[in-house]
Amino acid sequence: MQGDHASNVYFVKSGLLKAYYIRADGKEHIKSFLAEGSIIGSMVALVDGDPCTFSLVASEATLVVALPYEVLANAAQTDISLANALIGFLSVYGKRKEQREYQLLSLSAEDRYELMMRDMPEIAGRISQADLAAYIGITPQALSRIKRRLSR
Amino acid sequence: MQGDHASNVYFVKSGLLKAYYIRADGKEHIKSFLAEGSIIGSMVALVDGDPCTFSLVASEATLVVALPYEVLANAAQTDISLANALIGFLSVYGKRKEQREYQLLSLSAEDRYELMMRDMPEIAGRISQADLAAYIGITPQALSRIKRRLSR
DNA sequence: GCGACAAATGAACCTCGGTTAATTACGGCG
DNA sequence: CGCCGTAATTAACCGAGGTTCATTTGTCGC
Repeated sequence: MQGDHASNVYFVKSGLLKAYYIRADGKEHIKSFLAEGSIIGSMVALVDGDPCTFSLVASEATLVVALPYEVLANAAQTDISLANALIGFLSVYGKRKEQREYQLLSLSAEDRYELMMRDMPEIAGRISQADLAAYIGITPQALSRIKRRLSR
Repeated sequence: MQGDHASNVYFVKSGLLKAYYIRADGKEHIKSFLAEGSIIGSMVALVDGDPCTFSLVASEATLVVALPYEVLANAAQTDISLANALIGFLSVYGKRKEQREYQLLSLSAEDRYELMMRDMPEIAGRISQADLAAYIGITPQALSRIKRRLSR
């Protein structure tokens, strides 16, 4: 949960997680969806021990493996291959966030919707319109409007 | 430059860089400002060898040290302390991007302006309104309106 | 002090997405 | 089959920010 001093890294074995923020006004925005094979942990919480800025919830029955980041980080101090695996993970994470920043800064909601349907149709099909909208950064109503605009 | 297969990491010794995208329609959006002590490199370009998605330009006379990422990555394969330094850098990078994602998803332009003036006033004072607006994700006119709104 | 150019502001109009509220599918389930 | 709760759609209105263009304010060189 948002606010926790959680410090675990989670490996998603099966199912689907969503990572989301709750804003002061109660609105929910979705950071990302984590399907089978994904790894998730809060950089903010892990790096500085700050309270985590987002929450995780399962959208489907989900099996995860939790590993304290501390264990990982400590082991990486002495194990070179683990350290490099961690570098690989962090690089991919950085790349994903870099792309998302680009999308949020430069694309309209409509563009982001089309991109989502193109790049991750499998996940798009597994979630509700409301979640899809919250991921794109708009309301379900606005998403419905966009779908109508595109269909004709 | 955007589109390059650049693969350097840059250390900013002095001055100020801006990292920005040029969109298809010619608009410019600013990813980040890099002041003294910053490190910058494109995750996308570094990880997969994809063309870089943004450009770098100096806003002030700037001195940088460029290091091919490949050299860094290769050295990290055998040098545990370097690997851990890299892990530290990537973690901080991920954390910054995580925060930016949050801001772009959850805050209004006005909120983002106030946050910028609070969190990085030093940089805000060194750049033009146009660049400040491009960083926040709005036009200079909209920024001017926001400033007026806030001043009364 | 003055001209020239860029930066910043301002005004008028438009569009997209938010807000509120009503309406229409779409399942389970008795 | 009909009932009920949830998800999705639609409509009407509003406001923030974009667009275009004009005006003002700085700033620099002379």
